[in-house]
Amino acid sequence: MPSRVPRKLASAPRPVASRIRRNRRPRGETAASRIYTDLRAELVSLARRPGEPISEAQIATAYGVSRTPVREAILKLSDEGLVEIFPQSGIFVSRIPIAALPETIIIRKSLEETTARTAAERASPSQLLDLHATIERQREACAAKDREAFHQADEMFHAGIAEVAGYPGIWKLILQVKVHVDRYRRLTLPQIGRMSEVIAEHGSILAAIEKHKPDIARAAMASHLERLLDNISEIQTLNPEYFDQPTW
Amino acid sequence: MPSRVPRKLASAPRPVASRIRRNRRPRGETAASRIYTDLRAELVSLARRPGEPISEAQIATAYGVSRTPVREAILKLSDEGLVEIFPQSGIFVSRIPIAALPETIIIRKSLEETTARTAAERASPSQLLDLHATIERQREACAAKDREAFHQADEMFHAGIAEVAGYPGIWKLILQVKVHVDRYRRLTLPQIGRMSEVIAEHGSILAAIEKHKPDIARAAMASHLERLLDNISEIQTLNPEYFDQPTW
DNA sequence: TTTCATATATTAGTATATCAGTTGAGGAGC
DNA sequence: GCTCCTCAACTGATATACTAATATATGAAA
Repeated sequence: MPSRVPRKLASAPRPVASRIRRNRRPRGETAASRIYTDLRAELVSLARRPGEPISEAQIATAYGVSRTPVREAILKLSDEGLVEIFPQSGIFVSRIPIAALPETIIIRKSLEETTARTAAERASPSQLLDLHATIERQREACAAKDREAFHQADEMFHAGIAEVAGYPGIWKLILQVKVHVDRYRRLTLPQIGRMSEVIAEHGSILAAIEKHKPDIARAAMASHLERLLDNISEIQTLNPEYFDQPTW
Repeated sequence: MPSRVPRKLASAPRPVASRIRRNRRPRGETAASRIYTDLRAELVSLARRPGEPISEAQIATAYGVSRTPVREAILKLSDEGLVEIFPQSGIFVSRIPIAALPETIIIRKSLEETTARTAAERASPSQLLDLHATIERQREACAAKDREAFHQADEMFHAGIAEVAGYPGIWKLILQVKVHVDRYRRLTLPQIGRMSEVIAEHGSILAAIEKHKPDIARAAMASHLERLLDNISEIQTLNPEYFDQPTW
């Protein structure tokens, strides 16, 4: 009983050096984290559609767990804006906030202008080869008309540039920010024709990085991402129930 | 009993139009949100010091609630990186990750270069007056040597520029990203001398915005925020237990 | 005194229970 | 048919209880 007080007093006023860097492991694979990962994938892939209700109890029984870890997962998804919680009413897959999409694309553009510019300053030959390989993989996916592989290679290219720049955290941030845009783009069946354009634009970016021309790389990345903005607001009445439209 | 099935089947395959925009209110002031807000303030203000343990049970009794809402708040803080959870061991105020600070400053710089540039394109006379007022408030705080008011006005200036640019979401994102830098800066007692420099730099930014010179505004903002980078890594051995240092 | 083993207390994660607010189907009245 | 009302069922938020894992205190052995 009295052991509690000394423990707290010993560490509260000033963490002792011995407390630094214990070999504690951060929380590993919990039921909550597993459910979170699964649910997030279902939401981003639109397997669960915008506006659709989500039942905590149903998921809990499906996973054979209680509602507690399910709730933890859903609360996290709520913070990300992927679901909306209405007290005593229900949890619903959030509709895509089209009005907010342009700003998130601009955020991404701002951040990737920086990674492209810095990558052009720092890229090593081996890193350049990796980026070339990624583009090549994208070409193959385009030839095979494999949308999924194309998209994966696309992400890898952008992540790779951030890596080369030495800013992997920037890519992680982008992943968080662009989630609604990803949902939107999955709705508008990506046109095959755009694929070769994307590859060409990636090629321009990489060429500038290879020549260590930061400003050109930045500009190439900027115009590449500006294409995203153009594609927004084309399909409006297509699936109106999926979008969070202003009250017209 | 049979009412459950029809309700689910009716909405699951396709959200019906009638379900759009009910007058449901999002979750309001819950016990969890109150505790989250309080705890976050304590963490950012360093009232709870890096490395210090946090007891769920203790907070629960302090607020007169159960562990559940406390846990919800702490999980959210864990996602933000303000606390670290070690299973079956304890929850601890996260140490300041100095190695990650430069990248977060660069993120902020990238984003605010955009807000400054766009603000210079769009600023209306009334908005310009607001920004001038904010700088004036900062001058008064400087004269009064009121650090807290100075810092508040500083935040308001940057938030105002994002607002003028039409990108309030960018400022919200910056608020999330810069939290560890804020903790760091609170540790290094902000030098009074720097205040007048900050005011001068803000003046340069605003002047460029006023003249609708996007590139100059962007550059002024960039150099303003680059000063943040200089101030890092000065105090290392000052309070080593507060920092998450590489294992030297 | 130091080292090692044991015991006890505390913890995060999860399970279960309770409560109050909301919804929507169905019925009464028109 | 239409409107309003009632009420049962479901929900999110919270409370309480349990479990396995970890750390610290204790004490024995060196």
